[in-house]
Amino acid sequence: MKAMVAEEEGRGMQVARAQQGLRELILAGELPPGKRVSEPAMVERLGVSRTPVRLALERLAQEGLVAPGASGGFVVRAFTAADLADAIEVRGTLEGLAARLAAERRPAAAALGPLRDCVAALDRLVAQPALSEADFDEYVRLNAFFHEELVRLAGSGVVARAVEQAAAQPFAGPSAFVQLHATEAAGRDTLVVAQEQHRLLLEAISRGEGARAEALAAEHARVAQRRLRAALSDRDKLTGLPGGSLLRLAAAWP
Amino acid sequence: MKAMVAEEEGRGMQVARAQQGLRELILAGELPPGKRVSEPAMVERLGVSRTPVRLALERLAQEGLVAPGASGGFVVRAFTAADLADAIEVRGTLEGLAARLAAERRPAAAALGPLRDCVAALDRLVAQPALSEADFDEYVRLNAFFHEELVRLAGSGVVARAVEQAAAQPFAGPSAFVQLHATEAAGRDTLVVAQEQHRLLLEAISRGEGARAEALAAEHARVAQRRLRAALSDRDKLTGLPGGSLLRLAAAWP
DNA sequence: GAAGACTAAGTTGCATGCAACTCCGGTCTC
DNA sequence: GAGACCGGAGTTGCATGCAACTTAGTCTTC
Repeated sequence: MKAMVAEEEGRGMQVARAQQGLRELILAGELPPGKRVSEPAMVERLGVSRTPVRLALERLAQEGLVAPGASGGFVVRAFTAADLADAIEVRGTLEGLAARLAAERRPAAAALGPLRDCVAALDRLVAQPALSEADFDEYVRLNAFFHEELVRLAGSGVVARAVEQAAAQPFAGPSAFVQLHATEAAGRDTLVVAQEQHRLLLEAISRGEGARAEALAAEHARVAQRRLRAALSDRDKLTGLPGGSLLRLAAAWP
Repeated sequence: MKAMVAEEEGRGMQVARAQQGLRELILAGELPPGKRVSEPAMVERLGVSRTPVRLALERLAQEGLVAPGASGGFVVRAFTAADLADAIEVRGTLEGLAARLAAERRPAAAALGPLRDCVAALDRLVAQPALSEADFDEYVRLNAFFHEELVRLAGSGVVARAVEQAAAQPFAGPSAFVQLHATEAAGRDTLVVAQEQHRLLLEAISRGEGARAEALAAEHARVAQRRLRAALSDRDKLTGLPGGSLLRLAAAWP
């Protein structure tokens, strides 16, 4: 056994460390969009050798944060407002498929237990007259669980993978931009609306109403679209956000 | 040891060669499902070193042909009938989204030119009373172009990427299993039905009928579902097909 | 005869060496 | 003064070395 260094050793540990480190560097804006990601520089910054760095870049390319450069290597990607909207729409469409499949499989009442509990917890959370920042964090956690459970109920590994990949796109996740509204009064109302959709979605699935579940899930993702538009209209808030510097709202690629 | 083959040299050439070679080996059934893909063995078979082999495996994992093994490395994946059906459904759903977006953008008549030409060519092809095997190949080509053009008309790189990934899943492409029916009398009828959907899809898009286009595209993919079911009921034909040995129709993962 | 442990070969993940290529700066020419 | 050419530093893509780990096989022991 290795010495009891605080670092967990494992199989793909170096790659995972490189991937996480690169993600943080990119989202923190230290690597500006359009810039080539120099592998030697990352070796020095991340403390791993070039092989894991390269593998991590390959995976981040699939994730959408970087793209293969014209003459080798990888460059940090920039995102337009349309890119974000489309990515959310893709996720909503696939979650709609998952919701429909879940409904059509007519899950037993017991199988819906976790989802019911999650919705109940969200109900209690949202019912509060005012929400603290910690409440928003808890909402993000429960919301993520709701979406995971929804996909799980579809009972398809293939669909799960597709939804996962769609939700892994930058800013396309189910809880993107939620935090931005934590300080606004309208923030709670957004959550109330989303939670109503959670409830209806659970109802539709439990009743086997596939088309309704599909439409609800797609519409539910459009709440994220609204959050996105709200966020884009307030550039000051974006700049402080992780990954805010990746947004190219007006111009094309520099 | 440089091979003195007069191959085209390029940037990611070794990786591409490894990826293509591995794909062929797997689809030919030389690497049975569940078996670990030994990197040294592939080095010897493909004539490239371990680095490109590993990268190719990583990409094939994203493509779905292999999956990371429990204790390192990659294993050849097996596919159940449900996997194939779900993958086709995912593609159909995303093509539905693309069709809706294409319709909602109300493309100018000129922008629809390539799609119109493609549909016209398909019309002429399918109108023949009997189709040769070459005709089926031509159908596959034109059909692929139709689907590419459909996605292009959506005008979204994000959606295009999503559809591309869905269609890259094994057996989930728009022309999967078409060849199987080339020798059957019912083969032509399947094409007639699909071609009718192509025509209606073009009509819906040109009229800006988004919901109709979406439903048509999703239903269109279900023709592939029917082809899949027909193919599964005739195991003799499957065994000769590329990748036929990857199908695990009854049992779970061995 | 069967089960378990030990050994040895093979494999993976990571690090590094190396040649070709790219890009940037300087210099030369017109 | 502007543009084209050239040189070098830096980078990428590929190959290979190395240690830890897995696994298969064999031998021992009960």
